Amino acid sequence: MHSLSPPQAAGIALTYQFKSEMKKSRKIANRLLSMYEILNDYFGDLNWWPGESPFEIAVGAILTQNTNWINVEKAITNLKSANLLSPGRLLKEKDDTVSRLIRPSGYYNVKTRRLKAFLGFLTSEYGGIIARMFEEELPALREKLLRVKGIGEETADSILLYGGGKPVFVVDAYTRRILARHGIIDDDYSYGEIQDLFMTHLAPDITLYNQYHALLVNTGKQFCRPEPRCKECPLKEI
DNA sequence: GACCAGGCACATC
DNA sequence: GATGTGCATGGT
Repeated sequence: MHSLSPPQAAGIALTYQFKSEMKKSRKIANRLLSMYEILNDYFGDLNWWPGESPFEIAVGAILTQNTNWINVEKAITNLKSANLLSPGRLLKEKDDTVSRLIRPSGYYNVKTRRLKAFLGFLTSEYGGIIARMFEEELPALREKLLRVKGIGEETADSILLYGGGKPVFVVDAYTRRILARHGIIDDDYSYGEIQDLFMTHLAPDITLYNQYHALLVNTGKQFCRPEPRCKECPLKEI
């Protein structure tokens, strides 16, 4: 048996490393898919986002920041009752009035500023017509949304996926917690790293992304709580 | 009454 | 660039 030259040895080492990476990647893909199947069987179709129009979804995405959805619904109902669920009218309304109406969703002063910032952007860039905003290509629009004060990654992605039907995976606190508890990610993974995990291992399918995020939120609410209820959780076996 | 909820920007080190 | 802090209501 003859010995290998250093380049040959390095080549073999790289091949092993590559194969090992591929194996790891397939394992993650399989885990993400089996999680999806289990949760999908358990919860069924969830038909997210609970909003009647792309504009209402965008407003909801801002109002739900760090806030229970029940409270957001109250705020949206108030805006509807005041006939303000329209970009033009909401932008023109006094801050005090908007704050009063969205009060149930918490952080109402901050969120009024954030809503107005988004509305200003929507108006100046797209004449206040949200359908026109969604005509933009995904990466460019995401960048623009992220430049609006008050719109971070999760809010931008929620607007893009649920409002615009764009293929982006939405990562939230529940996603992070569930994946961390199942050892799929470490605690220090960034938003982008977690999003990449889903987007490189799953097909870029809007329906899949929509349903998967909704499933994770439901799982988080019911089982993967700060005080976990693993015994009852459909994911307990994996 | 404490804890939690479908984040984000900003100050400080 | 990591870490801490303010923003606030309503449900459990």
